[in-house]
Amino acid sequence: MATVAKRINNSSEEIELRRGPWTLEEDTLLIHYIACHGEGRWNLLAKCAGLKRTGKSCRLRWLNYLKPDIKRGNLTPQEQLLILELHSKWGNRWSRIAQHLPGRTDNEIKNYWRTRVQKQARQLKIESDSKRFIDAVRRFWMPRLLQKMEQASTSSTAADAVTTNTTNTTTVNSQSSTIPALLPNQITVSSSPPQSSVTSPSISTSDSMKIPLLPEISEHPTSPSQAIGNTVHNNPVTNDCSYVDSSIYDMEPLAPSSAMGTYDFSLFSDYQMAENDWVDLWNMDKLW
DNA sequence: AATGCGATCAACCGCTGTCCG
DNA sequence: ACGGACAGCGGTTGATCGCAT
Repeated sequence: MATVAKRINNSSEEIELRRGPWTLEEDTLLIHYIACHGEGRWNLLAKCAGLKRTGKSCRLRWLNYLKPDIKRGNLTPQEQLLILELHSKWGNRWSRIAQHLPGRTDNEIKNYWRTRVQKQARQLKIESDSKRFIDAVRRFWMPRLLQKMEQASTSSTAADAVTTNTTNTTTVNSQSSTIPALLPNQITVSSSPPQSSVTSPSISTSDSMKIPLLPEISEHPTSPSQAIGNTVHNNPVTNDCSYVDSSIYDMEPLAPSSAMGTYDFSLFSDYQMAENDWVDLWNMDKLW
């Protein structure tokens, strides 16, 4: 491993700073120091802990990797859904979004967005911050995530986390997800408040996440264009004629980007891709 | 088995905001 | 009011890994 040394001239003394990947020894030093003295004053901390790193580097290492409550592993469908929803509302406000995903860091969310979501947008030849993409996400990706969530919850041994009642609503208890206020309104996803004490004025932790009960799988849009089109549509892949009622995916009009009521769906008419391309590109299994 | 390539993610960089003297 | 130090944020880079050829 090549650790690059960087000399900085700190007034009277010249300090050699380490860069690159952290060693186990450095991690141990940092963890031990923070356990004894707490976070904050990162430059001072770096010096006092005997770390030849910048305060910035120490802070980043701690917040993104060493902090005890960091959650490792793949993002759950709930978390992905929340990211999609919050990003559509706030844009690239990664730290703000991260505040609503306990245990996840802004860096992780940012990486997820850039590697998965933006890749998807590139493949669809849509700008990832465009109305078109946001709408495609809402109308196609989100329902599929919800479907995944449902599948996961029904196959899970922790079946008590999900209860489906007779009024066609499903309650999903999620520790990790908070409350996307933009979500549609039939499935209720209740959640515990985020561990962070920071609360958003626009997302109440006591609210419920309203999501429409998904149509039967055969009624799912099989492509973004189909979902977006919101019309009776012949699918050359399944060779069936499916209708997707946009009303079941209606969002509460909070973000400007969610103002689909005024959205011109004819914008999608310039999509030049074949339906089976759409299906392939939006294969959720590939996104997992 | 070797190589190329894309995906992923940890870490760095630069900018901005805030605090304090 | 001003300037410096510091923290935090978002964008970018580069190392590594895994898969395809």
